[in-house]
Amino acid sequence: MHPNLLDQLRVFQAVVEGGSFAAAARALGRAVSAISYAINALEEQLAFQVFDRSTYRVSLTPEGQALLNDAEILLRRAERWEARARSLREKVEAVLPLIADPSYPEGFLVDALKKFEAQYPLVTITVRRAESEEVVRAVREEEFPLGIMLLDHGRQWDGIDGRQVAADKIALVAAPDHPLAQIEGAFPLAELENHRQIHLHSGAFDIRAFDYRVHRTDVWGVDTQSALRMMIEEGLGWGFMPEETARPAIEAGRLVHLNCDGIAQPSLRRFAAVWTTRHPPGKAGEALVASLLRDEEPVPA
Amino acid sequence: MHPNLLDQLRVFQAVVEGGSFAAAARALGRAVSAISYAINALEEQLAFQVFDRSTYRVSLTPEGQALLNDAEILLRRAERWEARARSLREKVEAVLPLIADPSYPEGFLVDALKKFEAQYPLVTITVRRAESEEVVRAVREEEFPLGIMLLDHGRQWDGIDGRQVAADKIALVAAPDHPLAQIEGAFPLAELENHRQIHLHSGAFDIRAFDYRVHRTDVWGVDTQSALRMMIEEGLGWGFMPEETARPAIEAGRLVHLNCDGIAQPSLRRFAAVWTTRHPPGKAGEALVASLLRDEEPVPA
DNA sequence: ATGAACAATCGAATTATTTGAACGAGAAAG
DNA sequence: CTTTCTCGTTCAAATAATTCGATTGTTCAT
Repeated sequence: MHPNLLDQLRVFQAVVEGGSFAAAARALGRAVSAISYAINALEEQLAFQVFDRSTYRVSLTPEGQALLNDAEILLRRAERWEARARSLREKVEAVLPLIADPSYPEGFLVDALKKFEAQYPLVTITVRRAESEEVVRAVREEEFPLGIMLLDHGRQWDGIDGRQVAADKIALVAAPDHPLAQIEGAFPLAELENHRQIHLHSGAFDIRAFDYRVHRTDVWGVDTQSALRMMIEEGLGWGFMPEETARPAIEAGRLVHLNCDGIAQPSLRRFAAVWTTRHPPGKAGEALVASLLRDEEPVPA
Repeated sequence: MHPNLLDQLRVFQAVVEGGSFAAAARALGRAVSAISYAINALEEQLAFQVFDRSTYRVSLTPEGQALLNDAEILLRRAERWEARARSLREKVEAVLPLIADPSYPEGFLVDALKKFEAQYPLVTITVRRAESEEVVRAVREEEFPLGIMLLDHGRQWDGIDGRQVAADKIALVAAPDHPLAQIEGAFPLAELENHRQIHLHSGAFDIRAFDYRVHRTDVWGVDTQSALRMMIEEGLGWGFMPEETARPAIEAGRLVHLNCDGIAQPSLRRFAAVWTTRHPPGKAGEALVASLLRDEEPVPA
């Protein structure tokens, strides 16, 4: 009434691979009669034969042949279960939700996930993008075990631990035919406020609260870096953009650097991976943080 | 040493769903101690707890939570195995390879497979297209259990059984600017031979052997109906095409009917599903043949 | 013909699972 | 604060599932 299907299927597979009950018995380290018993029990459940015993060497019946595929699929799933159990035993997370500031370059993220996936193919990653303020909140309240945020001063770090993982240079850019691009020499910071900024944000929050770089109310917001680039290229406004993302467009003549007095050009922006001290990342989280680390660019003090 | 993992997972799932060991015991019709035993055995295998017993109502540990997904996947796979076994018990094929003449309209096939899939979602269909002569051979030699071929006279039917499943009208067409389309009134059959025919065939065989409609050596062959239509539309030659396939193109003015003395216009073409008398189709094969049957169009004697 | 390899079968032994009863602990009701 | 209910664990006994080794009859290769 309670046959061990998985074990029967393992026997089934071993017989098919070995070509005989005896070979399967040797391979599994059991007596031949145990193999015979298991196959008979399987066939009794199925109510039909999977092996044809009329021949000297047992051979698969058409039904057995048809079942072989499904048996292997089920066994592979069972192996996956074992692998998952082993993972959890070693404190590897099964799912790893990540919340990251939208200004963290997508390319960085993709690079990291590619490296990570090679090590932990079983771990399911989900990514949500939200402003750094929201990242801190979500991590602190343990909605997300891991976050990526801008490394700013003046934030509250109680209960939060983290490490800097990347830095990029941020460029002030506009389209070549934008009025700001026509100005000879450097222009004052105030001049920026006479033109529309295109600003990266996630639609859900009040943009004024989250970026000191927003200088005036004439701001258009978009929620992906590709949309930001497109809108600036179309001359709809000026904006800040990661050097790396902007470079191809600048080389292609679709964007230019702006020369503004008040803004160091290009200015440095640093990102940190963060988590709570109470629930530090497990093995997979550690590996992800290690993958996020970009040591190509030297990190200034 | 040989725990019944699937059973343990069923218990695990029942406890999660019921919220308590007692509820699971009631749901599964077993004693509470059996539930306790099963979960303990599972946890011993895993080497960690899946339920937190410190609370009054048992609750999932984070590890248990993580495993729930995988457990359900594995159980669903096991159910699929049961379903497949049930199918085979009722003589439903697991795979159903089909070999069909390339002139059998793709639309007919898609319609049939859509109906079939609703009844037998577990059955894997594979389709190969080959000339009717090859279909007969492959079915006779049991390389394919089921074939679809042109219903012609003069073939050898020993050991082959079958039934007519569809008929379509076949039209003689060319592009509007083709020389044949410029002729006033009907032209003789011989005139066809002065122009190139575009002919549907599967590349592997000598085309002369397989279609009595091939009238001369200036024949270009293509292996899909869409390619045939395109080439005729481009004015590369004349050809035979199913009325239904041709109609939209004729209405759009991209093709015209040709008026030829020697060819009944449009002429009727009939298709049959065939199998060997020795191995008639099983349940799934029968259902597929039934799905192939198109009774919209009256079948003439 | 003969020996080697194979699979089915049987009874005994072993292992896995179930049961019911006894127990202690938390929760809910009085 | 006690009573009562439900809960999960534990234990020993019972049952079911699986394994083993020995025996038998078969087919294959020599």
